[in-house]
Amino acid sequence: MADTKSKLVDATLRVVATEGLAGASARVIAAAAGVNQALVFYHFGSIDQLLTQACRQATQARVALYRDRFDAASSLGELLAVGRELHETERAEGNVTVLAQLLAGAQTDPKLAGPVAEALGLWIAEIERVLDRGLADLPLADLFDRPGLARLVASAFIGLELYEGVDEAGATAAIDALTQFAALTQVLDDLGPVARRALKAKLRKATR
Amino acid sequence: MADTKSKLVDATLRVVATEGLAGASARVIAAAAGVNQALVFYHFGSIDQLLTQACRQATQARVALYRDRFDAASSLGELLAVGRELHETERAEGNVTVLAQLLAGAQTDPKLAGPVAEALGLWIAEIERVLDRGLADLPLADLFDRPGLARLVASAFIGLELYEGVDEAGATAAIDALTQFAALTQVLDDLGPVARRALKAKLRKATR
DNA sequence: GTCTATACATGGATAGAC
DNA sequence: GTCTATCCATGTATAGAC
Repeated sequence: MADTKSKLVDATLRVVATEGLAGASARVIAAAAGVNQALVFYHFGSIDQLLTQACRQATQARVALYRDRFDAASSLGELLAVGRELHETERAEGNVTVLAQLLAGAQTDPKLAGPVAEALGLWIAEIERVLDRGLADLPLADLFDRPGLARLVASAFIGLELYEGVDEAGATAAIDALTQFAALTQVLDDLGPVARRALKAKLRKATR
Repeated sequence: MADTKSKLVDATLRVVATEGLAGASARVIAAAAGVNQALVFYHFGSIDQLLTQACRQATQARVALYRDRFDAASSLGELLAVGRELHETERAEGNVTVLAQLLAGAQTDPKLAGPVAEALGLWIAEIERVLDRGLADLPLADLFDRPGLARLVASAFIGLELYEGVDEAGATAAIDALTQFAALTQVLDDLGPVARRALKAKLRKATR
């Protein structure tokens, strides 16, 4: 598995994470991989394709690595706990950083847009599964559109990752605030059946 | 006000919004401004300084433009409504897009990090003011750390803006889910004093 | 598959005439 | 303040030897 192609993919992830998309040139990546610059084009055709391939592979690997923990989470609170853990690991490993960089690049590069949306979709699918299990018996269940909420969580996650890059203390405060939502849903979950029904009725009324 | 410096600043915002940070070279910007390329360096010293200057100016202008509407909002629900409006306007005008691009670039460029954090801080300050007014009398008041929540909202906003660039339908669903939070806070706000006290006690218990 | 060498475009930045 | 001209680094990509 330490052949040239995978060396290039690994190097790409390292370079994008540390130097950003702007610093991810064929020469820099090849140097980081310890291989010849021309091999980028021989094996991948273009930088774009190397970037998207690396992004796809890395995301698949990370999602698979976290699948167990996602499966173990069965409430919004536990989902947020997994998110916190994922956030710290990814900060060190730098894989969500790669996704964020490519997402920014994809805004103006149609060649990146599709693959990046796909990679994001892998994360979103995991989040959606957790929400489907965890929210089903909450009074909020039919208030929230699960697909939308999953996309919101994923977007916020990316935004937080980027914000942390320019204000670490601020991002920590933001994540703490996010975690406080968990307490709220836990409380709503612990309501007795009467209070629960009353809240549910009020919610129904408020949303139309 | 249509002198060379402001022509360059305006062109910079246009170019970053449409071509991304990667496409924002001195030559491209100067061409968009209709001025000579060498004037970028004469007036601003470097591209970085032009970028940060343009970002600062644009953000100040946009925040000032929205100050009235932020002031009019006095609940999380109304804040979200302003956010929706801001989101649609900014998509067309492209000023939050500029902030997102620079934020991504700032991850690996220390020269951008400070100014971008500052610009984001302007938005965060506005959000914080709304939260201070709107959350004060909610049962959630002392559950949420306002500075943290403001930063969370700002980060999520940036993340959504980026996500919309690769999946417009998905982003719309995410924003709808976000708006549903407004209904929840409204309901909590409408609770009677008894239910309110009970919920508050439960929350207090759950967070320690 | 891998290397060297190279073509060719674009980038930041400066010198010096006007 | 503005222009032309230019230096030099870096970028993508390819041709052709090994």
